[in-house]
Amino acid sequence: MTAPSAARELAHPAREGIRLEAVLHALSDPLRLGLVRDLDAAQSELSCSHFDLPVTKSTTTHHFRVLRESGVVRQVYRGTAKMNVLRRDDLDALFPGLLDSILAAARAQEDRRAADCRPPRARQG
Amino acid sequence: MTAPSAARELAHPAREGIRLEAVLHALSDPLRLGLVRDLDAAQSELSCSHFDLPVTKSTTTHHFRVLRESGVVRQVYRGTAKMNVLRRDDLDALFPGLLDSILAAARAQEDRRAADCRPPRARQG
DNA sequence: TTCGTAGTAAGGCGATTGTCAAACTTAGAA
DNA sequence: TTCTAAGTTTGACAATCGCCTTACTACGAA
Repeated sequence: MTAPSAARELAHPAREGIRLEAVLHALSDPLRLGLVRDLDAAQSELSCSHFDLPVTKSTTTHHFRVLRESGVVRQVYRGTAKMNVLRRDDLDALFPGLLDSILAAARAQEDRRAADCRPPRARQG
Repeated sequence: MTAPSAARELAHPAREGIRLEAVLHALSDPLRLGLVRDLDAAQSELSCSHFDLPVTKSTTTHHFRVLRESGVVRQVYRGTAKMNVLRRDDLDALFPGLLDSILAAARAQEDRRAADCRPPRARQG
């Protein structure tokens, strides 16, 4: 007899409440940066359980909360799942180009890492 | 009788050793982000003592070391002073557009903050 | 109603962070 | 040589972080 799903609202900062320092801090953790990369690539909302992370469920909850409270993602409950989307519109409005250049930087770094571990004959295959 | 100033070399990561996560972490501190903004605006090297910071000398040393060890600034001794420059070339080569978009974001945030505290009649002056 | 899956909350643990005070070093000026 | 300004080092402190375990809640399916 509770209001339908009103009990499971999640607190998000308003667009104007999003702080650059908090965003940079949220993205400075490798695991969280990976989540954001995946969310960006997916172009759709993903549940927390979609990700196969090397940490426990409660640590996963912690990381998603950091992303939500810093304004990087928006989270909503959908049945028993909690769905996550990048707050691209808000971030682009506040900090034009920031998210894209960070994601591009992450890709560039990943590409260099892959190139360094290139197998001996890879160049000629 | 030591080699002239060889004793005061500072360790810096090579360009390839600069990690995105470390850069984002370094810039996620408001005081350090401010230092980087000033260094960018100055377009020249600045000594540590040039900055008027609300912390002690040893805390200042700490913050500049974080910036140096993450690859954001390059530091050299010049007499008794320690000069700082942004490693713009290295950062731009590794992460094109990243530094500029972070600096632009910092400026945008600052501008909004200033606009929010705008005095009553400012619009019409 | 019972059960399983998704996620939360509380608490603890070791490492890191931002800060300081105090004592020290280094280089240039008097 | 002495003094001073700039920066370092050490050690401390409280706060935060990333992580875990254990116990819990919320929802949907059987």
